[in-house]
Amino acid sequence: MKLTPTSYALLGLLAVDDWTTYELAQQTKRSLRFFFPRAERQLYAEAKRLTEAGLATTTIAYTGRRASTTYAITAEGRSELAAWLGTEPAPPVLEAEVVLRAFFADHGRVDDLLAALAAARDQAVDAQRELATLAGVWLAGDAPFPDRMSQGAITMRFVADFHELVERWATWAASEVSSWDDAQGRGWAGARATFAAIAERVEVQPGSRPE
Amino acid sequence: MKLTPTSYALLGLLAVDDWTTYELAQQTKRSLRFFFPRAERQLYAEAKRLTEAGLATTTIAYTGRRASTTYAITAEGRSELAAWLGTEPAPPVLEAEVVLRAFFADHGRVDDLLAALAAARDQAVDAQRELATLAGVWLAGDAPFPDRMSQGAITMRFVADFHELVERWATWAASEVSSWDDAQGRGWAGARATFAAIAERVEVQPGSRPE
DNA sequence: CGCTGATACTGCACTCCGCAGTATTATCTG
DNA sequence: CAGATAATACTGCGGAGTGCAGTATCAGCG
Repeated sequence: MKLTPTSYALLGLLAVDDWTTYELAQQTKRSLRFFFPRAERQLYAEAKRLTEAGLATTTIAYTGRRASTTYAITAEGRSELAAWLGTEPAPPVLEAEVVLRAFFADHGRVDDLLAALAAARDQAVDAQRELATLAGVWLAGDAPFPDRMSQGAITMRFVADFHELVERWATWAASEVSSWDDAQGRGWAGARATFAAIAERVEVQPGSRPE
Repeated sequence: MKLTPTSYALLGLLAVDDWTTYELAQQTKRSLRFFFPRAERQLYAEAKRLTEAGLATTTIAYTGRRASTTYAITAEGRSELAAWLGTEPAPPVLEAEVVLRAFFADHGRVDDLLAALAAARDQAVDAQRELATLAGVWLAGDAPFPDRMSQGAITMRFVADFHELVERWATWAASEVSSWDDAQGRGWAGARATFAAIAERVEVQPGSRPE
């Protein structure tokens, strides 16, 4: 039985605590969603797979006549997780429709590109607001697993920075594009400058750039 | 017939020029891969779908007895693409295994986390090197579609910044984690500071932060 | 002349998603 | 306290997308 990264994501949550699948779904909305999104549907299927593989056990509880399944990690589950944590991570995957639209902007109208950039900026601001709220919960000491504060901080830093990047890029792109004559952007002076900056970046400072 | 974002990605490429599916596959490796990755397998399937939908036409050419299909966009294809460019883009999707590993680091060893961060950093540096090479091609005037320089610059800027972000984050996280006593990172002072910075960010300056 | 690598695909099993649908229980509202 | 609404707890299904293996043909090179 081959485990997928999704299996390990679930296993990680189970290593933290026991959960019903519904709680698992809620929990992923607060954390995993930001850097490893999976549909609710998949969680139900994956939890069953983990049980089949002997990495989790199930307990069925009843609220009146409504059943609910609680999953708990087994010892094998913990060692499987630990082993996975020792393997090389797959490179990050990025899928950004806004960037796709910018790439093909010359086949549409300038206003459409500006609208797409504005939408992306709004989405990024919303995401940052959500994260700010979550960070506030941690700071107030109201987070459910205070011992996991360090892990939460390291990961949230990445996610918040990502959305800040989207916001800044969208703002920059919009301001540049608004000076274009048409959606072709021919003769835009920023293009050469942008490529030049990218071409230099890695050579100049081989990874030692300060924070 | 329902079109997916993948359909529009392909349609966008066909709007630029005619391609054989093989060329399409090569081309996506140079551009789309970075912000809208799709497996080669899918391109073959999707190109057929576009033809069925009347958005592209096919021409079969022969090299000896080996056939190859060239796809070209139709007028309906162009207007479909233009219409799509006027719709709201889906929010960006991020899937980062390194971050997942950092999130569950307390269930593994510190050295494993540091190794994962180092790997992510290397991947990010490699990606930036690739992008630097591509930027150099543009600057040298050797890019195949010089008229599309502006679109290329806008999109590449985002992608390069993303990988720079990964590199910086991985470097920062590694330096912080290396001071931890164990993989729990209990009592790490940086956690509160990190959350505080995230909590402040959006409130302080509502989107007007300069570049 | 045989080898390697590029070109040009197809089949298959599986992951994953999105949506709709089906219940039951808890909570709020007039 | 009845009725509406929201939360809890799932399943089924069709289709998108992946990854790998497999099947050819053709070009260039020593």
